[in-house]
Amino acid sequence: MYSLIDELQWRGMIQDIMPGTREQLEKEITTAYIGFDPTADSLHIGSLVPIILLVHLQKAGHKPIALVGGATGMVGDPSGKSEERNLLSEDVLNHNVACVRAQLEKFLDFDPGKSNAAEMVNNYDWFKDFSFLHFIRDVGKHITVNYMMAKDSVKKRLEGENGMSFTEFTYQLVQGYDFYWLYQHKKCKLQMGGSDQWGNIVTGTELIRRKCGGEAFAFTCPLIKKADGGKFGKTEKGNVWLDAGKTSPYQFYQFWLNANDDDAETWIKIFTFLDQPRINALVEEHKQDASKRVLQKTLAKEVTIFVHGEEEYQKAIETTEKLFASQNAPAESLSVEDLEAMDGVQKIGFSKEKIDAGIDIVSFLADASIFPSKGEARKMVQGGGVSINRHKAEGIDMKIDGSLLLHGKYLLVQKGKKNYYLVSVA
RNA sequence: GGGCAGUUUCCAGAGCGGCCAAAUGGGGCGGACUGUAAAUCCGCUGUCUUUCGACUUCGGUGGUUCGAAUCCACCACUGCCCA
Repeated sequence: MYSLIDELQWRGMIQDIMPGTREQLEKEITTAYIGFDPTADSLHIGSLVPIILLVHLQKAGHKPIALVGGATGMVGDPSGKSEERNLLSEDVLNHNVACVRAQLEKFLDFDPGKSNAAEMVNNYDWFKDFSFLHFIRDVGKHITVNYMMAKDSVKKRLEGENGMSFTEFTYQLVQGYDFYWLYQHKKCKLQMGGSDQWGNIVTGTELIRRKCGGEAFAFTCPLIKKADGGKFGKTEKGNVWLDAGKTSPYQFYQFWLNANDDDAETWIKIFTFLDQPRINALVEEHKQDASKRVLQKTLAKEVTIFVHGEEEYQKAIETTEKLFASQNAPAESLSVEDLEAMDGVQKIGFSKEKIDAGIDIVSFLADASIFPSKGEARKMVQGGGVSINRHKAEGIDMKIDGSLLLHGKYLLVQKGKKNYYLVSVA
């Protein structure tokens, strides 16, 4: 059994750690948990970090518990939020819980034959019959308001302009009780999470100490940021989801491939399971010739395979090569099969009559709903942001007609550099 | 309960009663350069529209005015101070 803490430390995945955590992990097979918020019906790549933490934990021989926050999701975590959150309806929440559960199952080993088989729990199960009165007597009595108010997540909101509802104020107690419950029922002695969870986690260990004199441990992982300070995990299309239906494997692959050099070096340690010598070698190789982007390619490959599997990765690579590797190759060189097989590209149907009759580019782009309006299409064409069949549209006077069709049927339209649309005419 | 300050376009934050779709910065989007990077530079950034222009915005509701984000009244919310 190797040291989980050492492993995570060199990867830069440990921010705060409670004293004694390392010793606990070395002493015995330890059960540990991380909570996942059912705020959407899919996890996004932000949740990938906690998932990976659990995988590392299990690899190191310990037992992971993934907690889905059916109860906490009803309250709303104030951590890192400057404003009160809107409550989700119960229907939405139930749906989200089910989806998140299904996703988590893909990443951990639940084989009951193993002594450290992963487990999945939903905190709604122990909160649904817990009455308010019982809660404030059994739990609330052990923690002072002074203690709760000292938390950063609370302090910020008290100092801020938007205030904070009693509901969100209570959140840390609810989450704290989760830890206590798991400690009691599952011998769970360790909680992990993002560093924004530190306050909530500590409330849990505190509750365990005061309520039953137990000792529990915790560590957190730094929140992932981009080197330029931007938000991690966002693209122009919004969140990068783990659900292939929301973010195609191609787009997913592209997200990682587009990491800048600094981020790629940080992220490859966090998001892949490659060992230290291998990563060091890659970093070295990258420094020799950064333009090959060895780091980005390896990062994108590993993460895409981890989330979507080998097959989807191959497809993403193929599409990528067709679209980018031969930038200068004429679009005419792409075969019908090439065009049809590119799954990361949005496919659009368009009327043959209109093309045959000839149509100005602006109307075409708007009609094909590549742009929401003619005004926007025009702006973008004038700004040089649109290409047809890899040739930049020169102006708004350009006409689209049958002579431009590839294989008499297709138009490859680019909006900006990286957004491709395949318009097929019928 | 009393006094004061505020509420502006995604955010922050300007805004003489007409020249305000509203300064500036950030963010976003595009372009050039590059490595499908970073940094830098340039353009766009309320909606629709080929130009003209049309339409909807400045907490809410009414009012004064030829004309209001800008003045008045009331309402709502927020912050600060006194009780």
